Amino acid sequence: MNERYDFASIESKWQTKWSEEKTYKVTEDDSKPKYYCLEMFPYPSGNLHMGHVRNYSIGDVIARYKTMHGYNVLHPIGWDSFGLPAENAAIKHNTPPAKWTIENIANMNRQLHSMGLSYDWDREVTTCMPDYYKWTQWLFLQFYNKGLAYKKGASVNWCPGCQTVLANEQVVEGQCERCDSVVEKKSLEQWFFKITDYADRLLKDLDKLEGWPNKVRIMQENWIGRSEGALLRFTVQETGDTVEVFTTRPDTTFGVSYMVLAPEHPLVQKLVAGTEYEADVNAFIKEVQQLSEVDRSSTELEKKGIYIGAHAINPANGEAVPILIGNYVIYEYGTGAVMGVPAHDERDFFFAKKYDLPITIVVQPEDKELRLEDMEAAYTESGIMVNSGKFNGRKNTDAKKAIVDYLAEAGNGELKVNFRLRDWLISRQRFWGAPIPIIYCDHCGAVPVPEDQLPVLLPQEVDFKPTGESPLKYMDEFVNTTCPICGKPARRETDTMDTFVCSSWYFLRYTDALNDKAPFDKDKVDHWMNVDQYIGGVEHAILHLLYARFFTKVLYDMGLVSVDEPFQNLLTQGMVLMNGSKMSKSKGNIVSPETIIGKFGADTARLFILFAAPPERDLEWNDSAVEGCYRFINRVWRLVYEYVQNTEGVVDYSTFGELNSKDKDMRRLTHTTIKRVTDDAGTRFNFNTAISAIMELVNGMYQYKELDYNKAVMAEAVDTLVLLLAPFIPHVTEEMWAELGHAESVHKQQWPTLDEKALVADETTVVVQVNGKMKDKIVLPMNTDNAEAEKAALALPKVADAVIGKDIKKVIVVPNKLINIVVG
RNA sequence: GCCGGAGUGGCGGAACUGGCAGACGCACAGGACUUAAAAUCCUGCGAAGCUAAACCUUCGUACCGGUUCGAUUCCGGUCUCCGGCACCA
Repeated sequence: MNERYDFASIESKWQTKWSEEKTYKVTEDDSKPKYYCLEMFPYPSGNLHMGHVRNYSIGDVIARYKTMHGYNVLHPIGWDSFGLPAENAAIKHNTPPAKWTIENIANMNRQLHSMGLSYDWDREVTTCMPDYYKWTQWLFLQFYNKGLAYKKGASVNWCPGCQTVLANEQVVEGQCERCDSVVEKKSLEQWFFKITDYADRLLKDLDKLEGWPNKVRIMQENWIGRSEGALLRFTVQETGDTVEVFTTRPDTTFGVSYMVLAPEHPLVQKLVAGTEYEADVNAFIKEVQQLSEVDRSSTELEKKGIYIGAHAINPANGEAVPILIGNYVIYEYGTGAVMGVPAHDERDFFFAKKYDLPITIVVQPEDKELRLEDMEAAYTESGIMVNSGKFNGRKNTDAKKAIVDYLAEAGNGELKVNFRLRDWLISRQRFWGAPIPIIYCDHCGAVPVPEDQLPVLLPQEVDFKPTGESPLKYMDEFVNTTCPICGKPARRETDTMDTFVCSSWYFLRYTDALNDKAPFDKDKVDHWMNVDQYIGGVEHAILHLLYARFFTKVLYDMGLVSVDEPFQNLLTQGMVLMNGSKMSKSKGNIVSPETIIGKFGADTARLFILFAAPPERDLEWNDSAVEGCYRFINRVWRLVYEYVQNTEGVVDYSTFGELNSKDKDMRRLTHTTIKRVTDDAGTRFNFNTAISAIMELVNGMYQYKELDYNKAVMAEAVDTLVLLLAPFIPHVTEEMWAELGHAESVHKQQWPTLDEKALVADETTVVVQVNGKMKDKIVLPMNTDNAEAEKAALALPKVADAVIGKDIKKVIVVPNKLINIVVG
């Protein structure tokens, strides 16, 4: 064994060996329980960053730990490789996106290998390759056949920076989540997935996800945004048209004193056309449309409205109320129309005051009486109904359903659950994505590409124009085709799919990555799913995790998979920070993983990133703490080196013979460490405390080796140390394990077994308190009875001093732990 | 506005079921080894007070209060920070 810890040669030696021998290849094996450990796959941007290092280090520890516990572990990796950066690079450097992407993958592949991760590389999945996107397109067709993929004209989010439409989920505070451009509204024909059909199940099944952070479940819950209420129908007095409104307060229907429509509401133009109001209304609409999305949806925006010259008849009491349009009513939410009940809604109250609209009280509090003339705000609490016809005198909360039933009799309303979730807009006007497999024929309309003609290949040779438009549109050889139905000339869809479509099923493909007959084999996918542990950044809490759940449910309904939730347990790792903010190029606070690995080795990098903070928390980069981890590995190396120098062959420690108290202490430390590391790393994922426990073991071993130590006890400690460290620092432990004389890889060993008997001590230190304040400690034999412990405690001089001249009221004894003497 | 989470030394963090607050590490200081440095090893390291020194005492987990023999931990309230949703009808 080399005296010096030469990480560079050790790491490259074992990486080569693991690759050549396919140490981490896995196949279905019914003799062992399966475990599917998955980290969110990377976008091949060019280089690994510290966030990747953290993500994959966490996953690798879990995978290796589970393997050592006898599980058959599926631990795959791949590339989320469609998307805009490749295209931007293509425009900037005039390189084909495929070339740029494949070079990046090659480089990052090398960087991942340099981390010593236990991936089964035979299952590598690359979403931009035809063998993958063929099946993405196939899945699109299944969605299409089920009516879950459809095209419609709609007002959509348009990012002028990326020159494409965006899904609702990709708009953050009115800006593009990618490039921060202010998102515009455009009316375009676009493809959608009908995720709203699954809104209820996506919400309800969050309850099943007990292994998810509560935070993520709540974020999804907020995003889906369920609200219970009623759909009510008002009739326009002047024309007889019906206007639907959604309300969560049907109990206040008798208090409606006006109605407000969104400016985009189709009825508006019909009602004002040719009237004296037309000009003013259109001027108002124009003013509203000039506002940006951000300003329009800001709570700061002054609420404005304008009367449009028509009235709506309240179905509850037959009263005609004025119809206005308002800048605060959103066409996309609910029905794009709201009923105004100023007495019982804050916003309506201020709006009514501003425009001098009537206010009717229909709910009276039980403890006081509301009077219109002294109301300064809406009354939104519960109470007794008044001015509400036959519902007078009832409690409003109880009458909600009754009043809807009453309106329903005349066909004027029904109970309704409304969701905030919108359908998922999946088409993108970009080149670098999976083409949507649809053909447009003048005779047959939109025709799906027959399955045997998949994949619809992306052209290789691309000429990017600086217009920002997808070059697909101008490639006649791509666009021009024949109709699969009638055989006449037809045109291909030139939009591609959102990359989130590709990443919504990759975890299923891993279970059968090389299948060229189907996206995956049913038996294989059923063998491995669910993902037992998923690990990734919290930034995917809504987008990716919601879409992947949606896909899984659709495929479950189609009978393609047998699980209806993909991810059993989720760990959301924190960010890697430098000087308090996320590492980023623009801030110039980047530490490159390659530099750190070059300087200290991958084992040090992994150890630091796992030791510095618990995984969910943000982690502050600290160069000297990295060196501290490097010193620790060296300290372990020297310990093992010295042991190997002084020991002949493999020492048997199946029996120990007579042990003195120092030997027993050493064994107790070895086994408490096994216990702590097993709990901390295995069940709580608190790798930081697991590592600190191992550090304590090393400190203890350094002391023990200076004594006249027992060879078997030391041998057990050394083996245990190397085994416990193996998931964290795989290269150096593999090297030391071999030097200790073991033939097989340390990563194929069983996790060390806890010897409960070794944990038992003869004596224990008991804390002695007086009135809850620690006064002294006393060493007592294990399981000393309470009376004797109490006697011994009172005999302590410090305790006697504190107690003297006072009444002992009672003594609390927690066996083997604590004695508290209560004095008055 | 609604909903979640967090606040502990100079720093990262620990204390898992209410029982020694500050494990482990970083930084810092002193010492040993060395011609010297690096590496390594040893010691100290929350604050204040007392002391020649040691001992010792008091305070201390954002703040105020409560429950308890005993509270970083449980309960009520306040403040600050972070995150999600939001003219959502």
